[in-house]
Amino acid sequence: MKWHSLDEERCSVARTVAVIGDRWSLLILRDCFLRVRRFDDFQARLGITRHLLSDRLKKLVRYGVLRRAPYQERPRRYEYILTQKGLDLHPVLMAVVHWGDMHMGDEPGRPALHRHRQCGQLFDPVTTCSECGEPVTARDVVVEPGPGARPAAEAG
Amino acid sequence: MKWHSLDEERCSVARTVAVIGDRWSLLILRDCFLRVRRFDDFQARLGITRHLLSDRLKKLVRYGVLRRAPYQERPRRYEYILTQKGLDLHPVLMAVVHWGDMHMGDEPGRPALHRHRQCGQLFDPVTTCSECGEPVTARDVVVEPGPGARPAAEAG
DNA sequence: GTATAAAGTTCCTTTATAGAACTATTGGTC
DNA sequence: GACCAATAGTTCTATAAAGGAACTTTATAC
Repeated sequence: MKWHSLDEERCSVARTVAVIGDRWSLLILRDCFLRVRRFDDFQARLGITRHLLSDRLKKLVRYGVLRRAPYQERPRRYEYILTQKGLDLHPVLMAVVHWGDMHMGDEPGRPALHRHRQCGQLFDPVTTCSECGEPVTARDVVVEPGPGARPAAEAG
Repeated sequence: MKWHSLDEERCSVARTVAVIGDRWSLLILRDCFLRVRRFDDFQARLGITRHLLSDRLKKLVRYGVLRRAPYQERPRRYEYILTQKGLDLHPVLMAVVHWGDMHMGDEPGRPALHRHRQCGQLFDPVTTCSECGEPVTARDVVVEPGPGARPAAEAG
């Protein structure tokens, strides 16, 4: 399996990895959720090379996760803003942050906390079942082939 | 920021990216959740080179996500099994699959479906607030610096 | 002794990333 | 009008990582 054909795999993990499965894309998206929008701000915060940042932003725009919007004329300059498709990656980021908090933490404690606007509390994300509302863990789930599955036991 | 020092960043996204932020690790973990355990099975299903598979499995074992357990003597052979730390990545995988289903899908439909053992229904993962139980989206969350944050506005 | 199986390792080529310098466009300063 | 700053990139070269194929090791079956 080559990198460039990952988004054609019959697996939703592979298709998502095509978008976010590299060293930088998730970190760029983290900053997007923190309202960073401009090239030099991304570059300074992340320490990514300008070349790669340019490349990754183009990729994220191509996949419709970010959009490139002009924020001034003369000289015309652009900033990068999350689309709805990008905003929908929020559960992925929340799950990633929570796992990092639980399993990759160190002495000083969590780097960031999340407050729920509606209830006002600091919270952790809990993955629940859309049908019954109960929390879901790995052992609670049975994976079945869907309509887009490959013929045999290669499902993903 | 260099790749090898990513797990020392004061950011839970960066620390998690150090573990799963490459082309292959998430795909290997997907197969782990589908109960694939052996070297040649991973290799055949993923099409990853044996060299890289060996490397990634070592990395995942080193980070405590998988453990290497002997399944036979003479010749002594090992399989790779999710630890609790690895099982705790399930919400990340579920969020990744769901995003792929929603935004990277194609004609034939979803490659895989998930059934909740407890309620028996096919379901989608919903990220909810641990405090009030309500669903959480990007716009509902305020990020605040935690005890392990850097001095200024560099939080993540 | 020949073949098969599983789990890697080794070697070489191709591709991606790191790091630094350079370009383009405009506004402001001396 | 020459020079500097700000912003958003592009270009160049060296190094690191990934891809691809063959080889090694340990043991059983024929």
